Amino acid sequence: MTKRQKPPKYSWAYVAVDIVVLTVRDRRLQVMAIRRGRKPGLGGLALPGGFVHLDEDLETAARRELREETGLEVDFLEQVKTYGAPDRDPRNRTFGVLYLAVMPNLPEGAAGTDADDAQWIPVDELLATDLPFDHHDMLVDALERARAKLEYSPIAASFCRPTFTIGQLRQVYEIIWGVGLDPANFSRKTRSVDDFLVETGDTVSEGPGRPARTYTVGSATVLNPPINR
Amino acid sequence: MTKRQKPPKYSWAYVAVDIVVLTVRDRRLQVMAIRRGRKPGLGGLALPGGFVHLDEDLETAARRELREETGLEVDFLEQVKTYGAPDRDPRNRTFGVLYLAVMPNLPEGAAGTDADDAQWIPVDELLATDLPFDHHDMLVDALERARAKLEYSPIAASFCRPTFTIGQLRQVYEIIWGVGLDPANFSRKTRSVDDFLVETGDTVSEGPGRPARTYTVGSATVLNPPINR
DNA sequence: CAAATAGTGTCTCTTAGACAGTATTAT
DNA sequence: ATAATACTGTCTAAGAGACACTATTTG
Repeated sequence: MTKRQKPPKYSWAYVAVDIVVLTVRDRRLQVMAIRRGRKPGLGGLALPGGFVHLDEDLETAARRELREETGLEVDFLEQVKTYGAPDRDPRNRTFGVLYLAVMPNLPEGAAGTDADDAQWIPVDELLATDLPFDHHDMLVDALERARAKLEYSPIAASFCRPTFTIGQLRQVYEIIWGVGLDPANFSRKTRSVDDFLVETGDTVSEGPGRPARTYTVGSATVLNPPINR
Repeated sequence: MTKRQKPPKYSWAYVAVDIVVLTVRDRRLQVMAIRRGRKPGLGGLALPGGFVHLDEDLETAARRELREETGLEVDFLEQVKTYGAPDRDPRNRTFGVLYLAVMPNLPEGAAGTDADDAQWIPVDELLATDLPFDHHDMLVDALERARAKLEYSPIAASFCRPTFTIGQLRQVYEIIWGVGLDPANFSRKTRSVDDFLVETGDTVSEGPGRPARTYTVGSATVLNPPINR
C-alpha cells in the first residue's frame, strides 16, 4: 500500500487527516468519537483520523480512515482547515488536515459503527472532555463551519435521510443553531429557495398533526436567497 | 534553522505554503507572481511559496516565504485550502497549503519588491498563462474566497491604505466583483454597518469633485448587515 | 462656467417576521 | 373532542435599489 520514496532532503513531516462527523440524534447535535488505543490520550476520546498514504488523495484518506475507524460512509465531506503548529503532536512534526462530514441519523446498525471503539456523543459533552492534540480547536472550527454553511448551502439536507419533511429540516436548523424558528415562515422560506427542495408528491404522517409533504434535495449548491439565523 | 528529526517510519511528505497576494493597482485586481528559477516551469511565472521549516508555524512560513521571495509584508493573511493530490508535484509527495494575502496599493518601492523576480500582474493575465503545479486552481480558489469575503468581512479595507475614502472602498468592491455599484447607496450601506468604518474627521480632495471624508477601519470582524453584490 | 465626485432625500418594491387562521392527523 | 403538527393568509416594518437633487471641488 505505502510505496517507497527516496530519503528526504529537506524538512519532512507526517500528514494526517482528522474528521468531525456530525449528525442529529435524539434531538441533539452529536459527533463521532473514537476511544484512543495509544498514547497520547490513551483510553480517552478523540476525533477519528490517521496518516495519509503516499499514493492517496486527502479526501480519499479521510474517507478511508473514517471507514476503518468507525465503519461510516458519508455523503457530505469538506475540507475545513490545516493545523501546523510545530508542537501539536509531541512525537513528530505532523500536519493535520481537518475535514467536516455530515450524516443523516440512520437506524442503529445500518451502515453504523461496526467498530467497537467508535461512538456518537453530544457535541457539548465532547467539548467538555479532555481531547488530545488540537482536537478541541478542530471541533470548534468544524462546528463554526457547519453553522455558517446552514445559511447559504444545502448542507442541512445532509443531516436528513434522502427523503425528508420541512419539519425535519427545520429541526436540523433549530438544533444546530440553538434557536427556535417559526414553522410557517421557515416553510415558505425554504420552498422559495431556487432548486433547494424538490417535492416528491408523497406525504408522511409521524405522530399527531397533519401529514407533511416530503422532499428530496435539489440541485442548488448555494441557497439563494439564504436562510438567515 | 532546520532541525533534525529521526528518520521517518510512515509515509512522509514535504509541506509547502503558497501565497496568493492580491492588490488593486491601476484600477485592476493584480496578483504577485515570481519568475521560477528551477524546474518545473523554469522561467515561467508562479505563485510565491516554499517549504515549511521544521520549527515553524504555517502562517509564519507563509510570511517568511513572502518576505524572502517578494520583499512584501502583508497585514491580511488567511489560510484557504490544502492541496494533496499525489501527483501534484512530480518530484516528491508534497502538500501545498494555500494562503490568501491582501495589500494596499503602496507607492512603488516603499516596502515594495526588492526581489528582482517578483512582479505584480493583473489576475486575468496570470490566469491566462501556463502556471506550474496546481497554481491555477489555487488562484481560482483564492479569488473566490476574496470575492466571497467582501460581502461579510472587512477585507476590502485591507486593499486600502490605513486611511481611505468610501469612494476608494467602493472601487475595491467594483473591481473585484466586476460590477458597478451606486455610489449613494454604497456610501449609506457601508456607513450603516456596525463598527466597520470610523470617521477620522478629515477630508481629502483628489481631482475634481467634492472632497471626501476619510475613514479608518473599525473593530468589526463580520459585516452586519453584509454588503450584497 | 462645465465636469466630476461626495453625499442626502425620497420613492418603490421586496422581504423578514409576527401571528391569526385553516387543514389533517393521533389518541 | 383535544392536542399536535402542517400549511396559508395577511399585516407591518425594515431594507435594497433607482434616481433626483444638493454640495464642493478642479480646470
